[in-house]
Amino acid sequence: MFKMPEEPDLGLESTRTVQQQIDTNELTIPIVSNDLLTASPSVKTEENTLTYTICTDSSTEVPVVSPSSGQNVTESAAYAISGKSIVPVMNMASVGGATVPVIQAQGFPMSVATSGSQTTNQATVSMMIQGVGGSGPLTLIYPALMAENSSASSTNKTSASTSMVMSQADAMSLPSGLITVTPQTESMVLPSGGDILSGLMNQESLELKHAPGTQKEMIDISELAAVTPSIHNAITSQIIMQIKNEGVAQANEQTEEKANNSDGNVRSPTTTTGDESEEGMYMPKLKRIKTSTSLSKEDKICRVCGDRALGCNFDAISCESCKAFFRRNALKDKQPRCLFDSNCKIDVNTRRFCPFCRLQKCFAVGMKKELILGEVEKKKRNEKVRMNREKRSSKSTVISESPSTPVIDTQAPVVSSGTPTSPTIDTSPSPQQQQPVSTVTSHEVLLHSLTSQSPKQESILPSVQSSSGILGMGLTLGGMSFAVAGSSLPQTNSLPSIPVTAPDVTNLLSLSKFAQKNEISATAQLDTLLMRHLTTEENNMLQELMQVYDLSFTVDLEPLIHIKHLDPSLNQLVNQSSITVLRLIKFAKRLEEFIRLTQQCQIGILKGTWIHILLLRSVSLYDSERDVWVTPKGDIPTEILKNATGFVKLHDDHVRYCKNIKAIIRDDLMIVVILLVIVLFSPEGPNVINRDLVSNIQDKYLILLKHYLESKYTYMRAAEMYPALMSKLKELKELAEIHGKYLLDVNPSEIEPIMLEILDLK
DNA sequence: ATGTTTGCTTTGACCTCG
DNA sequence: CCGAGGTCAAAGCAAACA
Ligand SMILES: [Zn+2]
Ligand SMILES: [Zn+2]
Repeated sequence: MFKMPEEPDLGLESTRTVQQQIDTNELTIPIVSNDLLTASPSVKTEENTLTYTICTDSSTEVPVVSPSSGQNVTESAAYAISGKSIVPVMNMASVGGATVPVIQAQGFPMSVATSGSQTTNQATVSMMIQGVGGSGPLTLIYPALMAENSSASSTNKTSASTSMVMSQADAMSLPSGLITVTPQTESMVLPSGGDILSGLMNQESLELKHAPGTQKEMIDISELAAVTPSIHNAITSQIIMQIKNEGVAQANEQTEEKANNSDGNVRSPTTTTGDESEEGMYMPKLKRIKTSTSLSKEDKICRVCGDRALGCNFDAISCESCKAFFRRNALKDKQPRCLFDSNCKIDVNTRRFCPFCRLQKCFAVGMKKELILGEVEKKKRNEKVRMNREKRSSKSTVISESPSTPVIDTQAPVVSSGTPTSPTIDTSPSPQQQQPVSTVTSHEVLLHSLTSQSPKQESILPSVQSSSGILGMGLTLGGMSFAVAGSSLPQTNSLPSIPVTAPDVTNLLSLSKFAQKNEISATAQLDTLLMRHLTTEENNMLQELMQVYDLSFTVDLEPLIHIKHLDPSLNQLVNQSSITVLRLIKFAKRLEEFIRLTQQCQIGILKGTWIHILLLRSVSLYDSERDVWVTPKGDIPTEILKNATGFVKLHDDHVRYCKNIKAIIRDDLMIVVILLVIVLFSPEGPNVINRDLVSNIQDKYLILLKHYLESKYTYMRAAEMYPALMSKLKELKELAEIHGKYLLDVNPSEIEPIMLEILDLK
């Protein structure tokens, strides 16, 4: 089990080392870094085995202990652990208490940056190591930790109540030094080992980010970038071959999908518990180990992290922790970005390490933030609870207090759940000054919103349902959705989150990037041939775009402020759109390229494209299967909306457009977002000053779109999709023009200032 | 320069409620 | 039961301390 490394060390050259020779059989992973960390783990591959070799300089001790059982290394080395807790696979290094990112390229060359201030002798690096036959987490502890230290800290309470708290101190007692872990391939394909395999294609690109406070230099990325793809491909294909040879089934999380509902058909009827224990094997659980207590129910599995789930939370099967996590974070405006490629693997062990990706995954599996109660509801609820409690306590203390007294509710009569709500303002956080949109009077609203920096901006936006599409959606959705929903729609809510699972059936290759990367299947190899690999930069751009979009357009539950319910006049609709326009501005302002434009130019492109953008965005709200607009408050059949607004033809055209485009993009929101940006940077608008510049930016996104399509849908499909989308953009122009014509009829006196501004009315 | 303490934030197992 | 929200001690971090 423990072997001394065949190759001594390389450690000392703590410089910007870069991968030397690319040999699939002997890969070295240099960990380059500052003074503190100097270790060079390497992955060595042999037939059917994966060997992890950690090379360090003389002073470094690297305890890598038995994986699975915590004893037998060969059994599942992929789960390298430190101490007795299996340190999660993650791309984070903890140095002296400070967490720093581990820069890595495709899981190979990597370096660790330590934060400048925190220099200590204590560093733990956990990483994913990949090689032929599998991949797995590996943790380096450098140098040896002080036993007293950690034990002391963990002593206080934990230990007593929990079954096991193995601090790293324990690692000390284990043999340290250079150790080679040699797992057997087959162990890696066991169902329980799905994780290993799934981690394979994981780290795709490298990212360079200076750790906060770090002034150390990093490796030269360009060099790495050049090297890694080949390594990756080579390894990948070998892995695939091996998998095939072994006749392995791809055991993955995907499996669970089917498993959960059907029943525990799985292979473990016998071992309900055994199952658990096996899992526990790589469940670090530094904390309370109780987790999987009872065997009870057909354990549902958290779609986010794979932990045991009790039921549905926010519309997705999820565990308690993910539920709490989602509740606490989904509505936050800001979430620290992912330090890597925004595709961190999220499982029960790693879920804590990247909140961004965790949240992303929450959404990906269908959790809906709309289901989080709003401030108002919460308050009401708390109030009730409090009163009930009081009552109860008094009852108990005073004993008898006679009968019930149900009478609590003070509250208003109809608090219907839907709460379309209305009036009120709400609440919301803080006492901010509720600045209704309308109060802003200056003409320069537009300008103002472009300039203002204050976060207040946010509060100005009456959070509306995201719906507000273009001119209400094409002059419709926005206001209407509200009105209609408010009235009495069947509230088709709750449809099973089909979207999440369905798409795959149609197109194997259209798996989400997420799934794609975490899944090893026979098609994986094919994919690498047929699909483009996005560069890190591209990945980052996409990620950022999506985030910006989320931040800007997504909605909260708060009620619309001033919209009279029925009778959607044109003016009403236009006003409704103002909210979305404000969001659009918010969105644009978060785009670096946009901000760099002159203000005049900014206003120019906004004025020229806002209708297009609102229209285009509405595509994401359209559900072609059911022909409804999906809004947080429920679905609205397009027919209803159409008739309600009276703009029949207009609406029909719009719906048709959405339907068509949806046929191309399916549920890929990313495409919509890229298109939005492309449209935003349209150089042909009337008031655009620097057309060349704008055009260049647009080109950049056009390319990004193409690459994105190629990376996600194969070159072949991209070749069809891209042109199709381009033609849709052309149609969009026409559609927007028609909508624009209607706008000429608005009565300026009743229009929100922002809209007057953007419509060039006064 | 290091090991300790202290204080604040996040997690997550449990619990209350309707 | 389910599934919202709330609770609170443990775990993590980072800065203040010694
Ligand atoms: Zn979970
Ligand atoms: Zn991440």
